[in-house]
Amino acid sequence: MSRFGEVDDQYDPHALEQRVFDYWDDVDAYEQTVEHRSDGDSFFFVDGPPYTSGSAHMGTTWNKSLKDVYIRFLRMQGYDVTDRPGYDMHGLPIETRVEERLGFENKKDIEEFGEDEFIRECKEYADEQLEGLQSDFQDFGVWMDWDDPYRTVEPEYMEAAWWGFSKAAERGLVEKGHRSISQCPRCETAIANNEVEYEDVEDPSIYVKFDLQDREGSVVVWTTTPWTIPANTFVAVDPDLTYQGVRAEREGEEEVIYVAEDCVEGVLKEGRYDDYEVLETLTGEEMVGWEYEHPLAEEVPDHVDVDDALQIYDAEYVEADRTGLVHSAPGHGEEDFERGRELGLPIFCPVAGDGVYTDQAGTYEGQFVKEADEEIIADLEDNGAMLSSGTVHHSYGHCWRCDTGIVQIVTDQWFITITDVKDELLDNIEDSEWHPQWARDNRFRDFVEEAPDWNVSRQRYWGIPLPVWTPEDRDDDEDMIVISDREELVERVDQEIEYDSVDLHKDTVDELTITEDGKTYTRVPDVFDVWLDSSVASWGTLNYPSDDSRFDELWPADLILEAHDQTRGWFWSQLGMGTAALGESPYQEVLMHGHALMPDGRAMSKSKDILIDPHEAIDRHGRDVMRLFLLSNNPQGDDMRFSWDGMQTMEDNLRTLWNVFRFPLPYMRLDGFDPQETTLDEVDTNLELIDEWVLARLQSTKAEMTEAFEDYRQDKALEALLEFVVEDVSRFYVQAVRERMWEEEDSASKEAAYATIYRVLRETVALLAPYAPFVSDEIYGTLTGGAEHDTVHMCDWPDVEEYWVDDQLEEDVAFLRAIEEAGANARQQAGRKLRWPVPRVVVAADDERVAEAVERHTDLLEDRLNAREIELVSAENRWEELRYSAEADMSELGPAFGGRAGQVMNALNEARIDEPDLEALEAAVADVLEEGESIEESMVSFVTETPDDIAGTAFSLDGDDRGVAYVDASLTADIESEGYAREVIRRVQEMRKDLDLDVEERIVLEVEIDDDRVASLVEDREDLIREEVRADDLRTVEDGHRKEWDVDGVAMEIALEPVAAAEASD
RNA sequence: GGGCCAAUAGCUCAAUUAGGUUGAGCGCCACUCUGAUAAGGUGGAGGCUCUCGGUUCAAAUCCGAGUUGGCCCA
Repeated sequence: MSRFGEVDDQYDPHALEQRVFDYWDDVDAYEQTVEHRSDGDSFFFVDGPPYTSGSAHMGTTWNKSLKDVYIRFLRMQGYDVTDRPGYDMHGLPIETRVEERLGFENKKDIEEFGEDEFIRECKEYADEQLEGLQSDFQDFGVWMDWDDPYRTVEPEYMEAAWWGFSKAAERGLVEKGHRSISQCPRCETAIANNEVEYEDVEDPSIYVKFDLQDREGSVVVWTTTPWTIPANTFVAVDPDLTYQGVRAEREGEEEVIYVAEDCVEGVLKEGRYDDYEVLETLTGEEMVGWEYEHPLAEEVPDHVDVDDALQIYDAEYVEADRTGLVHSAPGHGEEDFERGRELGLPIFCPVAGDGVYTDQAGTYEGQFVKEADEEIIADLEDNGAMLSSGTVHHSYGHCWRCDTGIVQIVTDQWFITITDVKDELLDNIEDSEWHPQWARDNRFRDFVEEAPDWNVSRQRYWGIPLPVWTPEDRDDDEDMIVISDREELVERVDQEIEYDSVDLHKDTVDELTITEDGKTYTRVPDVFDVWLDSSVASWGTLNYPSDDSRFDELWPADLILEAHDQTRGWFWSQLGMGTAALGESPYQEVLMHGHALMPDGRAMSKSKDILIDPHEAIDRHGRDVMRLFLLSNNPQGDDMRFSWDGMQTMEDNLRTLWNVFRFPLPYMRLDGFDPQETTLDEVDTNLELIDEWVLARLQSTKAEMTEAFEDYRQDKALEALLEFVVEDVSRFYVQAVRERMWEEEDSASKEAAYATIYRVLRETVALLAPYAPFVSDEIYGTLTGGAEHDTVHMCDWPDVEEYWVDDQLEEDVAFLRAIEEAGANARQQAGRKLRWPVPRVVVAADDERVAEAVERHTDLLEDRLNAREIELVSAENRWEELRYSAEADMSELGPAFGGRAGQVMNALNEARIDEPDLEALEAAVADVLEEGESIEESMVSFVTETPDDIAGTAFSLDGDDRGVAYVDASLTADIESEGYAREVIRRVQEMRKDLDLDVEERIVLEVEIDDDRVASLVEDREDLIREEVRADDLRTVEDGHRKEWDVDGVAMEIALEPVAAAEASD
């Protein structure tokens, strides 16, 4: 790009972003930037791998944009940042997609198709999805190492998981166990609790009577899963809860039932009983030990019937809900299972992995459990055990992938027993710093405290195989071999295999055996839970252990950055694995952001088609705008509502920046300004106050941004930058500096302005670069013309330069701007347009600082307020035309007046006095003061009241009133003369524009005004008019552009034509 | 059903991290400026600070209960 070259008139994001993409390609911008920092201190960032199914949605886009902004910022601070993106490519979601694609219904179809073929299909599918995600991320302008992502399906990565698992095994944390798990009967595998999705469904709701053995009557239990009744083993009560036995009557028949006292009415109503009487009241504890008969004893001959079974026991999970008694089947529920084991009861589970009853289920054998509900209900009714049968809407767990209702069963699974290292886990939490901190101390800690052992085995195909071999004669963890990597595998297996050709997927290791000490070991056929894959990312991303060159230097990660759903996901799985394998937390800092919500606050949902597509956002506003919008949201914990208005605002801000940037270019180009020659140091002595001011503001902006960035609040940093660009540079500095740039001759002042705005723009684009990488680079290229780096992203993060820091000047100008604003307000009140001069503006300063500021910048104020004179009334003097009222300070009034403070405040606010002193004020509010009370100086501040003919507006800084600007709007002939002349000038300018005349084009002008007085006033300023509108001649115009105007009731007719045209027609 | 977080102007968010008369930007309306012009300026309307209770002279802020939304878990 050539320095100060022509740029688009309008900010056009699409053309610009395409140009920049091409440019980045041409100069290898990313590669250069990485290389540029290769000697810097290393910063180990680890990318949380998105799952490769579906495309990038707004949440992923926000996540990657956040990662990008921090990576770019860190690079600019000089760090050599690891930026390897990752993809999570194994697991059930992909298997189910592929099954759908191939039209499969269950595991049998897969077995027939062939395991190796199926794995190949899964890999192909995952690769396709990866491509889609990669191209999206690149399209968003995210700079990561796209040529070399870590993929959880590569052997290098898979052995990172093997290695971690083997380390955990070495520490004795790997165990095979009989546990109650959530099983998807379609996928025929255990699924993790966090893979269970709850949905509202209609299920049976049955109240069942269990007949008591040693006494009359029955206990009543309630359940929504009739299919678990065959496995009933005991009934649970709350020992402290009060229960009642009641004799209830229905259609003339009586029976005795036991339920919790609070549930009596509800149960009897449910069973349509007519009447009842209470027989006894007792605690749950008193009921413990009662024996009952299994209601399906005949249908299920194998039901649990040991001595201690079919009794009432106490349990913690009982609530006074429905009946207050809980049907408990250790084979079909985690809590029941735990309690059943404590009680030493058998764990009876007559259901296989596919959800079908086994032969242990008696007459129900061969039926799918959910389908057996109906028959079981019928049988219970026949037995007389059914008190009531209906349906209920409630939420029930479903498989996250195939949406099949889960069943709780007991199976053999492999676990990492993280409960054995719970204390270590809790300690390790302390070693990481979270933003926001509450996420760690409340949410994460609670979760870790509650976390059960981690079931890592899945009975599926597309995953990392468990590296566990067991002896042929037993399949528990007693004598297992855990292989840690490919090298060990090649060495120990019986078969001849090549290191480089072991893919490590199931089809390549299933047949391998190990024979040692005369014993042959075979592989456990399970694959890992997919959460285990990403849990080893902190070393997997380094290809450790196969490549150990950087592990010692980098590990653990300096930063990870994900959304709050990962508290129970990746934040947790990494901590668990890191602790189990290495005894340490694998990350040091966590930035936890929220979710992207719809504009109305709903969650986005792809399946329900409730979403904002990032591609649409880009089509409408461009990448930079989308990123700015996303990054303007608080990244710590809060959710983000997407907003098209917010997007538009960011586009407006960028357009303002674009206008500021292109404004000085033509002048710099014409004057041949060379920023390398004409540096700020060079023009230092010629800098005007406004230049020094904008440079001072630049320093405080940098300081504020750096602080916010280091606090992981890039949104605050962005706010500071945009305020600087829009408020300070665009609305104030550029306005003030324009005339200096229009000067045609060379001048020191103009050079100073060039050097100043150049520095401001040059640093601004560096500050903006992490957020809006495209527009920043284009501006940078135009400003530097190749004299510096090839891309702005190689720049250092701009540091504060003490030399230009000037807090006092910043405050001065803040005062002036406040005064100017108040003056403009007062003008409007007085009904005087800015175009018309006013004879004087009186500034009443409340303190010395304000007075100083006004004295030093009188000219600037005169100019901007279009006042003939600025009159300063200093703090110690009073402007005698004023009256006063008082404003109460409640922080003083409150303690002094207690409950009457509000009353006193109102009286003070209404008081009007001539002199601002306390005596006069006390007299004015005497009627609300009681004996001995007085108004102290600290309680009030006096406020001036505006006199007639003069409009006054108070100005303040940071919320504190600092004085008042009074505009005297009285008219004199001189002022009217200039006012009307300006009215004419403005209209002529507009007509010049109608004709599309060049700025320099000379014209001939004719002005006709009927009102003689106004005509003569305008005539007095003929010279001014001619100069301003470049009129060579004031005379009758024959064929020119002619228009009639009404200027506040005065009719004017104006005509003009270019001199050239006028001469031609003469 | 439980845990965590949030709730302030039409929208997005602030309110100096142990209370003191609620603010900004955007949007809307009116006016205004015009050599950045699909810009700029000024003003206006718009708030029982989600509800109820408590502590206090004083609560958006502290405490308790609830409502709604989000995430996680059951």
